[in-house]
Amino acid sequence: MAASAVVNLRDSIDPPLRDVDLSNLDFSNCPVRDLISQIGGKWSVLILETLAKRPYRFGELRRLVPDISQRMLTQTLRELQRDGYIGREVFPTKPPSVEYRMTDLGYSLYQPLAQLLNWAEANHEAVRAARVRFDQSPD
Amino acid sequence: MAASAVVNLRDSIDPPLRDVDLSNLDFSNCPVRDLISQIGGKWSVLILETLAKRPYRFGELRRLVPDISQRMLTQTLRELQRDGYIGREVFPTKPPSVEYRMTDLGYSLYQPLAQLLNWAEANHEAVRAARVRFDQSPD
DNA sequence: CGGGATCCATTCCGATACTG
DNA sequence: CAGTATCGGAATGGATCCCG
Repeated sequence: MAASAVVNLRDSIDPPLRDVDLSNLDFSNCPVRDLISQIGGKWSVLILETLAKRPYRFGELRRLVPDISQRMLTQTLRELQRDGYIGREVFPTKPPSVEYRMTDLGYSLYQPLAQLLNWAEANHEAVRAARVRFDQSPD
Repeated sequence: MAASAVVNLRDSIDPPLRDVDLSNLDFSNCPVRDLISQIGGKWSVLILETLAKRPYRFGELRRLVPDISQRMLTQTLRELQRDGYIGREVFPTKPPSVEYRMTDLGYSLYQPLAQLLNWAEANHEAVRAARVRFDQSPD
């Protein structure tokens, strides 16, 4: 009775969102960790959000994403390009200009990602409140 | 003409999923980075997935999540508890037992998170293929 | 059983300087 | 303009030992 009440909240979600067999998780090939660890980087999500609006050049991205260093912008762009989320095009102008834009794969990733980001914005006050409570009295 | 064609793919998504003013992003209080950097950790998502199914005790989690060290399991659980995603209950049995379970806030996070994880599973082959192409000839 | 404390290797990331 | 190269500090995470 108490044990069944425990899972009521979860069971009320129908159908189950995911049913993962943890014993079968191959970590050398775990897509979930693969993707999350990539966008878990400090700048990936910010770049994806920016390029989801429209294509930008390197220097524009640098100005739009505050406080990012040239090194990290280059590195993050390369990783996102390698995973196929963004494309890179060089225009042979007098000083060369390079434009980055989201690919179809990138947009398809951005759909569920944006939902998660919306959740973050909607609930960050609740999270901050939870932290204050925890820091005051760790139950 | 060419410039408008550039944004067609993005503009075909209607309405825009997010419209973020990057110049207004306060990084000391950025909910997006706050949340993503947290679940971007090596084990957070795996713990959340496990506890989304039902509550588990410490030792059970340790067996279910392969290769996690005792230290990281403790640390990850504390962080998730601090953010209000999971709860912790101690049962004063002969050797004490501790049960962890997802909170309402945790479940509400898990909805959009699960969508992202489903995307990862559905598209990880495409990402792996993109990496092979990139590593063979970095365009 | 469920942790805490400590030590250590690796990784991440920022600052700076240099280049076609 | 759009990078590359190098350095060093900070953060992350694993291994091990101890404890009520």
